[in-house]
Amino acid sequence: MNKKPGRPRSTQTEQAILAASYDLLLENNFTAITVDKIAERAKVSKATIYKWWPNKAAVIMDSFMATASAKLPPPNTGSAIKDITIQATNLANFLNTHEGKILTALIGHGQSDAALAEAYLQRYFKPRRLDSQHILESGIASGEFRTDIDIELSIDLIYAPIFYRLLITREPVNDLFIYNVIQTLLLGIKSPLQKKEQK
Amino acid sequence: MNKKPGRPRSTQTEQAILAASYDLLLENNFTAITVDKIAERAKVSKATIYKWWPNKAAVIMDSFMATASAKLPPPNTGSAIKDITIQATNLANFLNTHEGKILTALIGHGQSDAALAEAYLQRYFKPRRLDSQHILESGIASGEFRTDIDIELSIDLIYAPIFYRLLITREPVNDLFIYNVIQTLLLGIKSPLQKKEQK
Amino acid sequence: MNKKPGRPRSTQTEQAILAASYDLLLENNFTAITVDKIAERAKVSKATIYKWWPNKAAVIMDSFMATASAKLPPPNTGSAIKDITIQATNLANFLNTHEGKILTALIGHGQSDAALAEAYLQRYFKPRRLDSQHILESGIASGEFRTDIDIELSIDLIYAPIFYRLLITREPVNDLFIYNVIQTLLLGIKSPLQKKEQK
Amino acid sequence: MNKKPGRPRSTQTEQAILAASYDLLLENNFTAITVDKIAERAKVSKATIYKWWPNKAAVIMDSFMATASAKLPPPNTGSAIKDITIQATNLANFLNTHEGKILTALIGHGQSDAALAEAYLQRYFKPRRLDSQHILESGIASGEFRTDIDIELSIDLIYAPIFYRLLITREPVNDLFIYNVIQTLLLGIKSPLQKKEQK
DNA sequence: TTCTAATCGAGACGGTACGTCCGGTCTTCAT
DNA sequence: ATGAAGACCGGACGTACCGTCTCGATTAGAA
Repeated sequence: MNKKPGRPRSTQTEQAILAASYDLLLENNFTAITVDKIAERAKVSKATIYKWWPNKAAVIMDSFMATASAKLPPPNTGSAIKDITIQATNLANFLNTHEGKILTALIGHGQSDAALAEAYLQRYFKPRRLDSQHILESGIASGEFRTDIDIELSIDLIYAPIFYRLLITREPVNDLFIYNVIQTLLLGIKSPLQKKEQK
Repeated sequence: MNKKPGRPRSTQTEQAILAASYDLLLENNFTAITVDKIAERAKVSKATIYKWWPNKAAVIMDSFMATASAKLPPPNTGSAIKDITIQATNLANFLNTHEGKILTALIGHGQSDAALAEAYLQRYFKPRRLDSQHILESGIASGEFRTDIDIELSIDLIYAPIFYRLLITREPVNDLFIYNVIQTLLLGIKSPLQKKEQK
Repeated sequence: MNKKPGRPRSTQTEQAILAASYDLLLENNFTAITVDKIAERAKVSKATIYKWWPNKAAVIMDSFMATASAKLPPPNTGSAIKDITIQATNLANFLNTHEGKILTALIGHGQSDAALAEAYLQRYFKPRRLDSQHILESGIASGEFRTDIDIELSIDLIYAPIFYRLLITREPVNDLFIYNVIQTLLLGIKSPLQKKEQK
Repeated sequence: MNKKPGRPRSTQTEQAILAASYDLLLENNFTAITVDKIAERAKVSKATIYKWWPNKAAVIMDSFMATASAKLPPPNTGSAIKDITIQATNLANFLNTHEGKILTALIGHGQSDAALAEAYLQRYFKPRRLDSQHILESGIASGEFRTDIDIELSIDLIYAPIFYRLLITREPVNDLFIYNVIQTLLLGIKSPLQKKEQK
């Protein structure tokens, strides 16, 4: 009933734009992509792109999300420790692919584009953190984790090292690294003797 | 005696360029800085800038390093736990200043400029990680930390959450956060009961 | 009906560019003109200029042609000798103006820019030579000139001295000079006695 | 006695500069030559070049003159007509070589560099015009030419068409063309009937 | 069926920074 | 004093790309 008059938006066009952006994303790095190239490859007018997205980063963001999103179903082995290890490993494996490079490029641009930063935070990180939160909660319930842990903080501690390596030290992030991170985090680094003394 | 022939490079000119870049860095954000503006403010020819630096990012990088570097003397309280906490807090405080924003912008650009990434890694992060390494080593020697910990990994675990918040979740990084990170890391998140079972 | 798609080229913009170039041409010499100045004065983007002209010389060329062209209507006194004298005098007078200086500058640049040289040849010289050709043809028909003369060559002989003086000896080119050139050319320089002997 | 103190100017250096310029002149066109290239090839400092010549054009001018000058000894067949034809043909042949292109390039630059224009006028054209003047004078004396001709003007009429073709129409200048120019000039283009009427 | 209003393709345009180039000057040390 | 080496200034060049704009053509639902 409240259908708008005039020619409706073509979903085909929208898909073509997202697909073209994604193709270019796989071939080139972020800055090498130009809106003209996207338009040309999608056989679409540049004006059409700017009609629906505010700027280049937003298009690329969307194209990344449309494809990279909804990839990893949350694991459920019965063990929270195993589950969180699997989830972190899945993430690491993903980030090691070309698509992972895209995410780091996106994060990079997010440092000088607040809207972009907000976008990937809400659309990419928030959902995944929610999964992790559920895992940690069940781990507390099952007695695998201490009851007094800060869940948000724990999630930070698990995932931060992965991104730290990707974004800053650029050292490899493999399964062993993930395993070590989690093991260290589980046991703590404090000497057992000291722990008793402290209490 | 092996003096090079020809007019020597003017240190004054070099300093003027770095100083001008840094001034602009404090006033504007990264992308708002132009090489022409640097040249104008430094009263220097743009050609001279491009003679010594390959591109804009490199100049800004250098100007940041020349000023921001060698700031925080490594603490030495006698307690490794206190020392590492102080160092992490110092870093966090620095990152909360305008100069800290510059570093995150630099890291952002590093995602699409490998030379830049390598530069801040070698010139900024490596020296600071070395300080942390010494602290952790002394903590092992003094019995504060477990003897079997992986030092590099531990450093990652301490600093990664700070940058994770800055670069991705953009949540505040304050003294309490640092304290919580370190405390959690010291004790571990595993339930004490489970720990025994595991052995 | 076969209208091209897309936004049509703005004639207003084109005119503004040509007008601005021409203004600058009148005020400055060729090399003092910069594309940035043209863009600024025409209130036009530099990119637009480079979209339609390959380089600075081409813009200036066009601006000169658009204004300086189609100036001198071919004379028609009934006498071919008078006509050709008038045409040559008109040209000389034109070349003595500021606009004439522009043409010599253009010719100068044409020596190291073939495209430019071809442009002023086709657009400036060819049409004027055609006028002269008609005059000489009517002079042959009327019995004023010998019937066996080479028209192209004759045109060269009439106009060449004007440009020779302008471009090389830089001696003044006035009405008397034109008159003398044509008179000498009409009568020849050979001694009448010799002419008979030759036959 | 009036020997200056200090290190004397090296003639070897001067020659190297001129030779290097000339080499470059043969390989590239005028604008493609840079002072840096001359300095590099001559194994000479750029400052040394600017110590002895005011600008790039002057160096190239000199290098052209040092080599191209003093080439054509004035002919002396006994016939002034033959002599002037030979001289004009020699010139034309020269101008058709690569070195001729250099002269036209030089003339081109002379349009926006008065010092350069004056230089080639004095050093190149004046001496050659003097030769021509002597030929024409002897032709008058011998009765080959009319006694009332203007010698300067006649020289213009002979040589102008050659340069007109080179600089403007860029049509070939060969022996036949020279022959036709001179023949036409000797006999005049006026109809013989008209000539009588005029008297 | 025609009207109306939004969408779309094509491509011109403004703005702005980039990095390059080159002429000409200046500075240092060596000859 | 002359020269080599080479740093430096000034300033134009031509390119690139973002985001906006102006056309005409298209495509629906509404009248």
